[in-house]
Amino acid sequence: MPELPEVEVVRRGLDRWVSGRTVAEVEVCHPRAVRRQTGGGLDFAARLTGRVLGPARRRGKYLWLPVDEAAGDRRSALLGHLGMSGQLLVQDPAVPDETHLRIRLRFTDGGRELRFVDQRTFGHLAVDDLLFDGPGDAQGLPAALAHIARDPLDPLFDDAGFFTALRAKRTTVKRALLDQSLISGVGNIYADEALWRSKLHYDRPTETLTRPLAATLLANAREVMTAALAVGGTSFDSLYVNVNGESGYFSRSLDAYGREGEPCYRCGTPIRRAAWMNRSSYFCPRCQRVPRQRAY
DNA sequence: AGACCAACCTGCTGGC
DNA sequence: TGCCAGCAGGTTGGTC
Repeated sequence: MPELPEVEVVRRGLDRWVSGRTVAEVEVCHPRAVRRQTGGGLDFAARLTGRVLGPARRRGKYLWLPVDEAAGDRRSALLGHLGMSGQLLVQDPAVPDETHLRIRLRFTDGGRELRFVDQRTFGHLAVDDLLFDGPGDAQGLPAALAHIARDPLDPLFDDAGFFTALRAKRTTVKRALLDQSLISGVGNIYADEALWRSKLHYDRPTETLTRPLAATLLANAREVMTAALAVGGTSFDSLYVNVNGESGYFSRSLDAYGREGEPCYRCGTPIRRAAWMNRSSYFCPRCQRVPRQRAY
């Protein structure tokens, strides 16, 4: 469940069903799922067993739950990224194991267990050190996330700083939107949606973006992700689900992504799909034109 | 230093 | 029916 709205849906589920519970047992079924853990699966399990998981937090597409926060231990957190196909499910222990079950956490209360299920294993879990900015920082940030920018739904996101960095980048606008060190949480779907709403071509050089255009783009990214979050995120199939295995409804509200050959909702021109960086870009060839000042 | 993209995986779909 | 190419919501390490 890849992009910000889908990850936020999962964060809320973890906060409701997992936070406050004590880990009884950790089972790592596939070593690739803990490949970022220095010390491997044994270390991962040792750093969680017997510990209490705190409130679920998120930055961009990353999730984490502080470990033993209530007990005054402010040093580590269970960190997760869902990659392309990862799921975090809160599942009754009686439910048979999923085909791609990678990690299982059992709890001391004997209730529903937490399962990390990931078909392609691009996602991962790890226990990471929490870094604190100073006495005023009550929450901290996992060390591995030092290079991840705040996401646009974060109240502390720096709009002015984003505009400046965007203009300074020697790149094109969709690359910039997907650059998690510039702005996090935006992926291929919401990048295409924000660009469509802004009438911007994905290959437009960032240096040609005026401040009002950049502001419009940012506002549209916020709007489309907020709207998606309100209906549980985007899901085309059962691969992208919340902690209870349920899909969101935003796929029916997409204006560009996945609509190749279908009419643009603004002008009726068929939406086009272009191969782009080993993936796809969906856009309206009439509403979203490459500006003339550069040949592409 | 900064930009780029191949590689990491599994499964599904559509064309031949 | 079978096979194979192409595609999928992301990130990174290595290269230039």
